[in-house]
Amino acid sequence: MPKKKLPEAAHAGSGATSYDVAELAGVSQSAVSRAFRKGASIAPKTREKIMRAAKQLGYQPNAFARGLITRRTNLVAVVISNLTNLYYPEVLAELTQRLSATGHRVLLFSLAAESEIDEMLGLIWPYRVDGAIIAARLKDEQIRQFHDRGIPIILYNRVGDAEPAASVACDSAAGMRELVKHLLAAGHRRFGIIAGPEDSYVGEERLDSARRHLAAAGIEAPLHRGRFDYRSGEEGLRALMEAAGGKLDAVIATNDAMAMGAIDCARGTYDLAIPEQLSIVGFDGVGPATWGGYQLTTIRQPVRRMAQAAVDMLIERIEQPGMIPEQRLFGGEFLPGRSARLG
Amino acid sequence: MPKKKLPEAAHAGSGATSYDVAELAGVSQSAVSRAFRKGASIAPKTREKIMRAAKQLGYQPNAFARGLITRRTNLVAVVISNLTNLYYPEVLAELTQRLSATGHRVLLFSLAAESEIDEMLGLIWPYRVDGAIIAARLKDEQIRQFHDRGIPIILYNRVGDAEPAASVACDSAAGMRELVKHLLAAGHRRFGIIAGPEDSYVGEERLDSARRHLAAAGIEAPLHRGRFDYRSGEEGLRALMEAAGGKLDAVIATNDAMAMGAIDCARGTYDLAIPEQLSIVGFDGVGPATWGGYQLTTIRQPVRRMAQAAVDMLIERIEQPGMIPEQRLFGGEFLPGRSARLG
DNA sequence: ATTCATGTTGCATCCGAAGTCAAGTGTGGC
DNA sequence: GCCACACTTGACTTCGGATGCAACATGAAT
Repeated sequence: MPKKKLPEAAHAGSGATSYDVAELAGVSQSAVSRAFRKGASIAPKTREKIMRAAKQLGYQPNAFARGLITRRTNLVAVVISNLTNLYYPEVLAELTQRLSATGHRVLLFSLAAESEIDEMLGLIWPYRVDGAIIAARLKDEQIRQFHDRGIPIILYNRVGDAEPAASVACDSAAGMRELVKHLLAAGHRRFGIIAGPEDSYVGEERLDSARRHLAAAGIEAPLHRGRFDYRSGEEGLRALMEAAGGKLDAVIATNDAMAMGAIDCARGTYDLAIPEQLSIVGFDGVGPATWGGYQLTTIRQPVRRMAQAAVDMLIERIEQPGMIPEQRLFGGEFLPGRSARLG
Repeated sequence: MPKKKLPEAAHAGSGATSYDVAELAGVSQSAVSRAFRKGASIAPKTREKIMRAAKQLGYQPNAFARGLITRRTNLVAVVISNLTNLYYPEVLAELTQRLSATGHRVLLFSLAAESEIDEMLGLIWPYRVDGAIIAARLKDEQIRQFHDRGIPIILYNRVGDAEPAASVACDSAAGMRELVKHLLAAGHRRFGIIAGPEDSYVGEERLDSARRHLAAAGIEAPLHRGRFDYRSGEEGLRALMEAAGGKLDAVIATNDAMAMGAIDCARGTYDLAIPEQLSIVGFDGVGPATWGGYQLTTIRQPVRRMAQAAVDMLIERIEQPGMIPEQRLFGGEFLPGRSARLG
């Protein structure tokens, strides 16, 4: 029984331990521990007495001591590659809400560059997280590391290449097909595409789908590579206009931020009326997409449902290890908006 | 020496402990511990041998065991009230970058409502965070709780009422004075104000400053209370237009999101040319504020410098407890933009 | 060769809560 | 009044790494 420091009774605060509470309540440390574990064998009266003492001392069980022995930390690592992107804050907000509601804490990691992932994993391991939700590109080798350590993960809008991993994603191909279908039906023929960097999984899926469905109609579209941000949308539109000699019917951007950049550039630099003279579509359905100035024609990802699913799947796998990796694909919602002339 | 399970050598992964590494390297557990503590008394050759064994087993020191004994968790709680706000993701991104760079992990808490703070504090205490950065409104009582537990905190764009607390903030009053000064100098006389909820500290500072400087010019402006989001900016403009019978020269919104909503509403609903027929200013300097469609006249908060300062101050206080609370005030940068007619 | 300082190493202990187990309490049935 | 049984309780050990301390090694100084 360590008791070097006087109890300094009633001084709520700093370092109250279960021993301090036990002493004040006149019980053993074990009793205090049991009082805080729901369903433990303890008399209601004793628990009450202990809780009173605990409140008086401002005692809260030390999660580190608890985690050490129970091997459950209640920590979930959330890895997000690019927080300044408009899309991820919405995801993060949902995830933290859902995780908090189920008694988990969020250990947040964000990356300045995808190459930092290995470093970052080294920062995760010591904390023995119960699980991880990852919205960044993981190599098979990295997925395997989680697997070897017995840490369940959910990939968010990503999938494992060869290594199987549970994932939640929005059906990019289907969404893009829908967009292209509408654009073709409305008579657009001269297309331009603004895509993201090649290392983005969903980005390439959207791009592939767009090209495939355009090709099916005998159309080939010039491509500009951007960075998924607003500025590269502006640059993209400029590049496409030059490449096409100004003869464009529609521009497909593989996310909303670039679409919005393209819209502003089309209006500001080329004085084009959107959608009368040029249709522009995006993908994601972020908040600003519905703003009056844009009213983007886009596919809205069901972020809430996706986040909910990610959390549910993760918790299942934490409670019951060894579940088979499962890919859950969500359909996006077509938002007609007003940035594209529709059939 | 616990050794129930065979070393299962070379199987990198799950539960390697310092004892496993010690055995493989042929040294004591203490040696392993020392190998991982920089500056510890250990021979370079021994360390190298240990590191090789550690790598082979995929060993990483258990942060929970370490935190238990050292009383340093390397965790920093970051509390953000409203993640879907455009401003906070930028702050969060900066904070996580800076904190990671200094060897700290971010334990993220976000609130759906300010009233949840008490609950949330109960979730923080068990993790014995080394410090906290808080962008939410704390009551004096809550600040005192951190203080009692010896956890340094930095308030971000907030200040303690009576209880002193270290803080980092952007000078709202000065920024707003600048905006009003420019608007007055350009001849605007009929003003409207769109403010946030009354429970926002910086919001009220901006509002007070605006009113005070307008009053000094003999001007009183109608007020609409919004929620700091885009939609309430639209609502605000509509309300002000009705209240003023359409006779407005300038609208001051106390943040950018509302200003952008107001701009789109002015253009879309009232067909007004911005800034020729109506000037609209915001506050914050978020990313979208500089987008072509808005080019907001606003005050840009030096987010990077503020985040850097918050992290620096926090770490100082972690390393050296008992420092005097210090308020650091940053000046914003006036962005002329094109949403206001300037003198 | 002896002494001493400096540098390394292992042993034992500690951090704080949780769980095992055996002892203790109380109740009801007989 | 005695016994069986369910319920409570406390002593002790455990989780995994850090650290004070004493033991030991090495080389330099004498």
